[in-house]
Amino acid sequence: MDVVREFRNGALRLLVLRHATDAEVHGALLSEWLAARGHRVSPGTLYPLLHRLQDAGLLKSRIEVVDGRRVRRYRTTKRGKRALAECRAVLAELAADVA
Amino acid sequence: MDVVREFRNGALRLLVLRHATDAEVHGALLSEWLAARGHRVSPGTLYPLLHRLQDAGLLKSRIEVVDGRRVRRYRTTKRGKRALAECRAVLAELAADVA
DNA sequence: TTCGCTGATATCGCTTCGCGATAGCAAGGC
DNA sequence: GCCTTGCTATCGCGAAGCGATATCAGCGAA
Repeated sequence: MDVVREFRNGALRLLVLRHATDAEVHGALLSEWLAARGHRVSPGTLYPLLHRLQDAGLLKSRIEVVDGRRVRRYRTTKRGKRALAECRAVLAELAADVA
Repeated sequence: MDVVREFRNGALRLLVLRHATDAEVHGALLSEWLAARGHRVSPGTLYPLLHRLQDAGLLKSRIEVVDGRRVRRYRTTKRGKRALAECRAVLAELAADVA
């Protein structure tokens, strides 16, 4: 029961959607980006999350070949942006409530 | 995969710790308080959560009798307050990152 | 006093999620 | 061919979510 970790985990969805709105991200870079913000996340958490977000229609992806290596690039969909907006609202309320 | 719900869920811990810092809360009232803030949570989620938070030493509880009914009142421990402070810091970073 | 009623708490059962470890996979260098 | 390297995917087990259901203690009414 690591409360901070679990809170971070919920926030992960938000950060992924946020980041994939501006750029076409791929898993490994995303992992570094998150780690730089203090969110260390294992591949066993990140990839299933990406798949679930895609299944839910919040992300879309395509395979791209970069330097011969195949990477799966994700981008936030319109639906994903709506979810993000909703999360931002919840975040604002939350900040007010725990202040 | 309801992203908003899952984000709320992580936030739940924070709100519980926050609320139990100011007052000695009990499950049912807490449930109403959360619902009023848009966090509808079933007893099957809330009670196990309270137990886990107590097991982790973030909450302490005692049975009290009110109008003949026994209620379990929770209060945030010192350790719980530290966890809360840490979560607040994460929350602030998060707000900055998704802005 | 026995029978529900009510509000509070607890638990069950199934599903989903987290996540470390491990495997797969394609291109380049040897 | 066969390592190595860098991404991506999966496995397996433990933990958590949560609707439904059970338990529990006083209360009032018949």
